[in-house]
Amino acid sequence: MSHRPPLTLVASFGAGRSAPASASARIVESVTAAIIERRLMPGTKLSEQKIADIFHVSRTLVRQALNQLSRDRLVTLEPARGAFVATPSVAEARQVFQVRTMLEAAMVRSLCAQITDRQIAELRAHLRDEAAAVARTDVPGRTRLLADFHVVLARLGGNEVLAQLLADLLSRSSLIALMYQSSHSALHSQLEHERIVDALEQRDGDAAAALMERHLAAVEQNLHLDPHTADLSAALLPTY
Amino acid sequence: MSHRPPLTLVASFGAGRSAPASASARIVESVTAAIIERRLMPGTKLSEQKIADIFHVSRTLVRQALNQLSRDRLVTLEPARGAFVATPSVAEARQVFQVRTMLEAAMVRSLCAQITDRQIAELRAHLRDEAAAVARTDVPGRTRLLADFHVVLARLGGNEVLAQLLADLLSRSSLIALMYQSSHSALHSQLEHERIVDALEQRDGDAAAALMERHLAAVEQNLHLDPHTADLSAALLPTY
DNA sequence: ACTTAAAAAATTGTATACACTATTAGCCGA
DNA sequence: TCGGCTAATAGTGTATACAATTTTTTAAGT
Repeated sequence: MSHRPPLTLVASFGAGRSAPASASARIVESVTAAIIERRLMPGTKLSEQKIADIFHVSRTLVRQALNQLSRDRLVTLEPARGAFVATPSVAEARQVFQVRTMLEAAMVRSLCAQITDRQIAELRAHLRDEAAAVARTDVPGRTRLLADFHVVLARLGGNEVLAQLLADLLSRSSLIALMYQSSHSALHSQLEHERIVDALEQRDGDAAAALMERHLAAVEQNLHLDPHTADLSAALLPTY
Repeated sequence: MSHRPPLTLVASFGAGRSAPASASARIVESVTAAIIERRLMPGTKLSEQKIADIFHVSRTLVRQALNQLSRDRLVTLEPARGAFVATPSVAEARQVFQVRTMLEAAMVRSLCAQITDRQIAELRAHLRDEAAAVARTDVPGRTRLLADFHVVLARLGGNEVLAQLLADLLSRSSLIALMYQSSHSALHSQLEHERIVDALEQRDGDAAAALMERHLAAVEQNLHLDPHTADLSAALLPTY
């Protein structure tokens, strides 16, 4: 019953930044973690002074952090009103998944041409961790690992620019999944990851790309993005 | 002999941001313009106080702007040393073009399925502007228009996330092209753009994607990214 | 009791002040 | 004259102060 797996998550998502613990970087990481672990719900106001007090720094550093987070699209800055946890729209959700599909399909295709047996082994190890987390119903752990899979994949190609881009898109995806309560089972996702690695192992680029496209489509389909106009009560009542 | 086309350039690159003229946004735009128009060479130090004096604001706002620019990868922030115009490495240059190829090829392919005649006409109009700028040897104008072509394409799909991502990659590409002195003729680029629009008009997704891939490969090939180890004098002398 | 208006409180936006680090200039010794 | 050390200078990093705006509270009027 470990009650503290949070920092690992953020470390993996933010691994693009080499800065170990700059003052404002710590705030960015903590807020990111809190959002993705859904301890901060979308729409929540992020008061500068409150955050400053918590971290024992001045508002200056908090503002820097909030600016970074707003560029990551995890918070929105409303002029003279403050910072709020982002509430990505349905349109934005679809667009993020569309871009991810473009990037990740092309990525696994090109990865097939250069991946080494050593790297396949790394992926297999990651898949084992995923499966274990799913088996023991470790919800935060499996959430993190399932998302990390895509970042690990991006890193393998050796393209830092791509990896950074994808890491950003994945943190946005996490917020989206949280907001539109994915019904896609973790087990299903995990199995699809296995298939993708199978294709990579066989160096079948087309298959890997197709599997990745189907995987992302499945995840997106299982988000509750379609307006349930039939269900009036749910549509009219505020969601929180 | 118009000596003032600069702001247009930046407006097109930064069109993702809706903010009209927030204090620090103006600084971001001006510095971006200066970098892309190569009035600020790579490696140049950007002193906070000097910029603050120029814009008649305090360092606070300048720091905000520099932070944004560093996330755009147009400037690098060295701790306790200051901000410098970025000097993208050869590896980074290749990676940026690799990601652009992935995104833009997939983009034109999906665009084929949904593009309207009205949008084709818009593209043709843009191509006319390009051709005119090339014909009259308007160097800054053609540079801007040739880069804008890709952003315009991204906008047509209606995917704001994609458009924003690509706009960022294009400003980085501009800095890269500037640093590694592209020898790709503007005329050649312009003709390749025409071919891509031809393919779009015929709704031939595969052809459009292939043409885009070849176009980007050609641009990248004509950057001086290969180390001329034979040419010692050029290798040892500073490039500026 | 509900709406409207005004005043108070709290919060954001910007500037300034101060501490700390890096750079540069000057000086001494070899 | 050159190399290295120390002092002065300049510049960045953070905190605080103040102005401007928004939100909340309070009060009055219908």
